[in-house]
Formats: sequence, structure tokens, C-alpha cells
Amino acid sequence: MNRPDPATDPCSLARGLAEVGDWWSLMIIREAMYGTRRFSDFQSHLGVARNILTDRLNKLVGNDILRKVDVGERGTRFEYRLTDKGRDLFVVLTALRQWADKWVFNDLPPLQLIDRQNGNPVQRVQVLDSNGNPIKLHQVTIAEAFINPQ
Amino acid sequence: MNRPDPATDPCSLARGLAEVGDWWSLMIIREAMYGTRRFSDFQSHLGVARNILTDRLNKLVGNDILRKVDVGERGTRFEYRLTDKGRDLFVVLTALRQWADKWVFNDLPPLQLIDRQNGNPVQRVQVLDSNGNPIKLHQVTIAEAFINPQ
DNA sequence: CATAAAGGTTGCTTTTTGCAACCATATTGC
DNA sequence: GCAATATGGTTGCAAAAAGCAACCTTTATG
Repeated sequence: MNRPDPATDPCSLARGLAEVGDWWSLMIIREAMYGTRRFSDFQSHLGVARNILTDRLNKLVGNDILRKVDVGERGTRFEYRLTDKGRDLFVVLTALRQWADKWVFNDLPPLQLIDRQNGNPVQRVQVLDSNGNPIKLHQVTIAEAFINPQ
Repeated sequence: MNRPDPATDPCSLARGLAEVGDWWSLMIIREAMYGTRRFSDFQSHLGVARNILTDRLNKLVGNDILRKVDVGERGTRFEYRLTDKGRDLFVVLTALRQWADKWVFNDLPPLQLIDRQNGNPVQRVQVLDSNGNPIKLHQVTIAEAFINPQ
């Protein structure tokens, strides 16, 4: 997690990756989305080394993806909770999950993401053009955004 | 990129991450989506160390995300091209790109993904429920998939 | 008052990166 | 036809990151 300087790279993807693009950060975010909030729970569920967990939690808090909340049981008990920014990664993780469902598990994943209300699986995430039609990689291009003067 | 054994973890997300969840792999895939195909072009565009590039390209080929094609200019000239599996990561990278557009660049990204046909930006990627309505993290749950006997 | 739990930190070892040099094959320039 | 250059690597070594176990501090708990 290194080359393009996160401070100067104009590519959003690179910037995004700089914040969440490593194994443990993403596993921590996944775990947080499952409801985990405590240091020791992240540690035992993920099996991550404690110093690495400390490091990643601090970075995620620093990037405003998690918030460290003192759940003051009269002192030092903390929770790490997703911020709106963190929760908004849901679509990213869902897209990756669905990709692996399809390509790694051949559409027969052991676990499935379902709507609590009716038990139905969610739809596959797609990229849509401005008319709402699915659009493919070769149909898009990357362009400098128009910057409004002032 | 280490803990949950990729061979046994039932979580698609973990399996997906095991294949593409590291900085260089993702940057290589991004670069491939921009049209880069040659070893030396990946190297110069990304600034990645050559041994690391070799390693990642081999892993991506091993995971069927890239295909190594001998573009036999009478010998040793190769191209690394996205497979369908690799191309299908478009939605994942787009979701992450849009996340960073919003949260890192505050909706004013320097670069934008646009539809070649009409120059319009693509829509924001969303998770939709079975009725086509946007669904949020707290509205879903993860469940063991029903496995059909036989 | 001793024991344990939560949330870390520290020191050390192992693994992974990054960097530069080197190498083989094939083409190009003269 | 021979030197120079490009492509696509490999190798060796140094630096950085990760993993592991032990330790520490503050609050509960028995």
C-alpha cells in the first residue's frame, strides 16, 4: 500500500484504496458491518495480531470510517462504530462479495445477503448509464471533470 | 493478506479479498481496465517494483483474472489481458471509485467515469432489494444459503 | 485483596517489499 | 554482422511491515 502518493493522486480509486485497500482494514470493516464493535471482539473474530489491530483501528478512525466511542462504564471501555462514511462502503463490499459469489463459489455461496423484511436476496449490484441501462467497461472512459471556475 | 485461510473461509468477501484484496493487485486491475497490457507499461505507469509486479501478475493469471497471451512477435512478447472474471470487477472498482469521489473528494473528483456514447456520467452504484428499492446495511442480514440436497 | 477482563504497548522474529543489478532473447540501427 | 536497445523477467540484499508472546494499566468481580 504504497506508491501513488495518496495526497496527490487524482484517481479516486487510488485514494479510496489508500484508506481501505488492505486486507485487515477491509476485514475490520466487514466485521463492523456484522455488528462487532469491541477491540477484543475484532481480535478474536479475525485472529489479527493486536498491534496490527491497534494500528488499523487508529487509521480507520483517523480516516473517519470508524468512530471511537467511550462507552464509559466508568472508565476505559470503548466501542469502534461505523460512521456514515464507513457504512457507505456497504455497496463496495457487497459488490465484491457478489463477485466472489459468482466467480469463486460459482453462484453457490455458503452465505447469502438477504433482506431482513422478506428474506429475499438483494439484487446484483450493477453499473448503470444515465438512462438506467447496465453499462460495461468498454463503454466507459475516464475524463477530467469539468471544474467550474470559482 | 493472511489470516482466514482462503481455501476454507465460507465468506465470499474474504475469498474475494484473498484474490484481489491488496494494493498492487487492485492497481494492476485498474490499469488493465484503462487498457494497459504489457509488463513494462504496468511497471512504468504504476512504479511498482518489477519482482512484485511479476508476483502479482502471476497470481492474477493463476486466479484467472488476467490471461497471459503470447503476442508472438516471433518470440517473447506478452500481453496480460483481463478475462471475463477480471472485467467483472468493473462494478467493484466503480463502487469504490464513487465512494472515494464522495467521501475523499467531496463530490468534486478530478476524474470522472463517463459513458462514451453520450458523455454522461454513469449512475451511482447501489444495493437494491428484490423490488428494486435501495437497501441499507441495517436492513440486511447474512444467512446460510439453502443447499439443495444432491 | 486477589483475580480477571478490556484495551493496549513493547520487543523480537519472520515475511513481504522495494531497489538495483543482472540476464536472456529478439529486434533495430549502422 | 555486430553493437545497442527493448522486453520480460530473476536474483540478492536492505528496509519495512506483520506476527507472536509477554507485559502493563485501569476497572470490575469474587
